Amino acid sequence: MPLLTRVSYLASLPMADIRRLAARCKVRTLRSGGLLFEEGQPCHGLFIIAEGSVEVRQTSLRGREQVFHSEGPGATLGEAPLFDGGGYIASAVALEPTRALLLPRADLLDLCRRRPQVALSMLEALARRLRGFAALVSDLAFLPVPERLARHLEAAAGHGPIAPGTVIDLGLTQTQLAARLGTVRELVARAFAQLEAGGVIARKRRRVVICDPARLAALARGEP
Amino acid sequence: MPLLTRVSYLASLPMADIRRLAARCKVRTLRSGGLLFEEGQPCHGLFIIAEGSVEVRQTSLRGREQVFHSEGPGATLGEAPLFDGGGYIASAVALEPTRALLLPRADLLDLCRRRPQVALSMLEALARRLRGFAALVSDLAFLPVPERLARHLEAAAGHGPIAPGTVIDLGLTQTQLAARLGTVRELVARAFAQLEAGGVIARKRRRVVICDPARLAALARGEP
DNA sequence: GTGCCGGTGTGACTTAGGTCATAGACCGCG
DNA sequence: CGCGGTCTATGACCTAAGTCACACCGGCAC
Repeated sequence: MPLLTRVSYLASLPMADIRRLAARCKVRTLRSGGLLFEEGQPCHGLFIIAEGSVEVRQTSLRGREQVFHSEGPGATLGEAPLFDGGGYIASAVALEPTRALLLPRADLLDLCRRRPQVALSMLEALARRLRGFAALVSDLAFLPVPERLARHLEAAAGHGPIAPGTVIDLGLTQTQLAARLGTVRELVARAFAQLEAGGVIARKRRRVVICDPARLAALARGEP
Repeated sequence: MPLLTRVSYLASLPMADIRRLAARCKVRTLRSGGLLFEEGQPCHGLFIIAEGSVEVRQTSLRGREQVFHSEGPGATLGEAPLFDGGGYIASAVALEPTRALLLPRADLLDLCRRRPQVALSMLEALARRLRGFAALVSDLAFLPVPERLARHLEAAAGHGPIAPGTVIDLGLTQTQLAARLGTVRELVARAFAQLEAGGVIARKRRRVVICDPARLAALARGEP
């Protein structure tokens, strides 16, 4: 089962180890909208996404949702409770039909002890996750909604510089997008309309064309 | 130098190792307001606070500040860039005269390789940090300012249940508090006034008396 | 086709958040 | 004790964010 080699922390392991680990995994299959785990539940291992994609999010008492991050094949979920022993920080729901592996906690901790390189790779993964959260905090604290959308579009278009005319398909409804940006559907619709009116983008349904990458970048930085 | 034994990841090490590490540390001394490191700078090691306290924060282009966390003696700063090799996520400034040690990156990574227990403890520390960030995100996304203040007061009063009449001294100006709550000074003042008017707290300057812990807890949960 | 239904676009309105300005309280210091 | 600076309190105002209501546009099923 070569799926585990796609996981960044395990890539360095010899094949024999990978196979042994794979044999220890349990499989979970979810339909779209299914719950992989829920905020507060105890954590029994590391989830690894095999197919599909998953959104990690919290819901407020008032019913608003905030997405913390979302992950696709090869990515892992729920590392934090694995190491600090607490419950899950948020809930994970499938965005499409999804298959995930659960690598038991004891096996993973044991692996970290026996293979320091794995522990270091996990430290790197947690560090990146932390960066993601920090970026989310500063978006929420500093940027008005239209600029958050601009950042999201930039990120979705890939990292390097963006060619004018680049087309991106977010594959998300405006409601889902709103939960990522920390706002509500209507404001996303208005922010899109505003970007379009300014000639920064054009769009048809969920396909967005970047017309003016420079202005988009300026907005994403929070300038004018 | 027994300071290093106060650091949770190192507590498990034999004294000889601790001493060797201590010998490798550099010392930095800061006056109040001094800068320990700045967002984006490359990271050369792990900072350990010996005395004083430090606030880790970002500043927006519009000049607003958001505090990510703050740390006192025995705590460490800047773990993320240590492991993912990027620059610092935010800037760290001293809130009072502060002395910090810098344990060089190479020594720490080496230690993680040789002592898996250290790596696991660091994973735990990063996991906790992640929880802190997640809590900050949900505060910013879900709670109005007065409720964020209520949460902060609860946290400052310690974790267990709070006795009516408990006095807490935040030791922060309203401006500093505002930067933690992700808002501005005036709103903090108004939120205080509101809590006081509702009989939840009483106060005199920076000393706050919790009069009605139950209502405070309800507010902190975002209820009425 | 007809009719539903999830997703989208917009206008009108309310409210929380933020800005600006000003006055008063407190603190340390000469 | 009085003075200057920092911190706090509060009113008047402005703007972004959020709510509500409703119209419309595509797909898809029957």
